[in-house]
Amino acid sequence: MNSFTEENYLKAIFKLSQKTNDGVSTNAIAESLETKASSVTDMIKKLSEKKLVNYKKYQGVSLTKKGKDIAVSIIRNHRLWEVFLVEKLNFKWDEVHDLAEDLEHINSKKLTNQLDAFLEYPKYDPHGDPIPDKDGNIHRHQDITLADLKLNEQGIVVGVKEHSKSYLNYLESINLVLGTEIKVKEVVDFDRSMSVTINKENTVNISHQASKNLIIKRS
Amino acid sequence: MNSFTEENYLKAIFKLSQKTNDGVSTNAIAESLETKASSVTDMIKKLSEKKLVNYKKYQGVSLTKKGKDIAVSIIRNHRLWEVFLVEKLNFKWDEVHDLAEDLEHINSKKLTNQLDAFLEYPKYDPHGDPIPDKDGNIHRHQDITLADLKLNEQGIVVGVKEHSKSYLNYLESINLVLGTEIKVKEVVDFDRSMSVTINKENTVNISHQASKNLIIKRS
DNA sequence: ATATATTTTTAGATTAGTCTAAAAATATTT
DNA sequence: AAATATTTTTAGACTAATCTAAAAATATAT
Ligand SMILES: [Mn+2]
Ligand SMILES: [Mn+2]
Ligand SMILES: [Mn+2]
Ligand SMILES: [Mn+2]
Repeated sequence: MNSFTEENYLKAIFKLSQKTNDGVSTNAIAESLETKASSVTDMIKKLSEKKLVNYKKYQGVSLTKKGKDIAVSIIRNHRLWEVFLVEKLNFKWDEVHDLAEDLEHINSKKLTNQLDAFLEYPKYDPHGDPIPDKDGNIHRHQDITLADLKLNEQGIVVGVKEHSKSYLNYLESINLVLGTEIKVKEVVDFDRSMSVTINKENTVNISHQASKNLIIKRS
Repeated sequence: MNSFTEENYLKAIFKLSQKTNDGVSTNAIAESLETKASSVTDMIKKLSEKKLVNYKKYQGVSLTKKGKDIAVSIIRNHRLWEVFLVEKLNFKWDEVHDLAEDLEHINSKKLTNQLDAFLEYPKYDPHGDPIPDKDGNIHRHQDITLADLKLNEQGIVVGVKEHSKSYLNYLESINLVLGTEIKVKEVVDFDRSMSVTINKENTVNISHQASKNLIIKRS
């Protein structure tokens, strides 16, 4: 039906349109897919032909209902496969993204739904990202990060906003995995770094770069 | 590294070379991949460039060590995924082949080996085909079919030589699944059809077309 | 409001895989 | 051994996705 490439464009447009209110720009898509603006224009025309995106020259692009449904189902696949790899095949959370990038394109409603059932309908993937349900509904959590917490406030780590191997590895090395309880003990005004207590046990120093990418649920 | 297309050619050449002693013909590959002979020639040249096949114009083609290793690893993937789909996701044996055709191209040694472990190192796929081990060794069973059995001989169904949905569905409808014990009660000379007893319970009539595709282990 | 910078689109080329039609090589008949 | 049939290869064209370079549109600065 749609090529891998088309699906990747739809997914990229979906993710970018979460961040802005108006149309997604050609350049933004190009950057996100590591391709050139001219290639993006070509593909947008094709997706527009297929009624998967709304497009007016120079005006940016948005997904149609049809396009959005496809994007969400691919994201559902991606996150379910990540859960599978971590929960069933003993992969670490920093190893699964690239494989899921391939697996997400295996197109079978039955496969996706059986996998979902086999995994017992997980709500979140290994990085805390919400898994769209069968009907495409996504329950996204609040966008509070550790950097938003004030002195002595505390919360639970529920996700990450940055998915690079190096960040995930670093977090694991200081025991900052999903579910960890965290409390702010000190905030340095100068560089916005923090001292935080992890699980009421050890205390570590965290840069602003690191804290602003940790999604927290106040507790 | 190699495209899906290249991998499919390697797999096709591997399977065809099991059946003959000398080189695989261009036409045979074309038929097996449902493409044209001219396309095959083009691809063979490319695979030859990459040292994955041995090729002399007009002489047919054979796999190099490198090409064979790739082919076998794809077959390993294919069969492991089929086991996964049947054993873990409750698919029927006639529903898994097409999905496995896609999944087999997900290229990750770690994924394959972890999947193998998760499935507890299965020796055969849902159609009785042997699963190559980590090192590419394949233990193929004897090539005796039900059609080879004489009157009053008996055996266990261990595989099928034909993988079409219609054939697999038919077998299931008469309870002829893997592991079934089968005994020849009558052979009709005229059309080589047979009467056979299944699991010492019911007796059914089977055409030669059906019996020659059932792989049997004498018992 | 003009000039300058940035973004987006177009024009034209490239690569992988495919196809049809024709030519070349090999195999089969007579 | 020559004629005929079959198989394989080549030549040339097509599509999807990409790129570079240049043109057109839009945004920003003076
Ligand atoms: Mn991911
Ligand atoms: Mn994820
Ligand atoms: Mn199969
Ligand atoms: Mn099989």
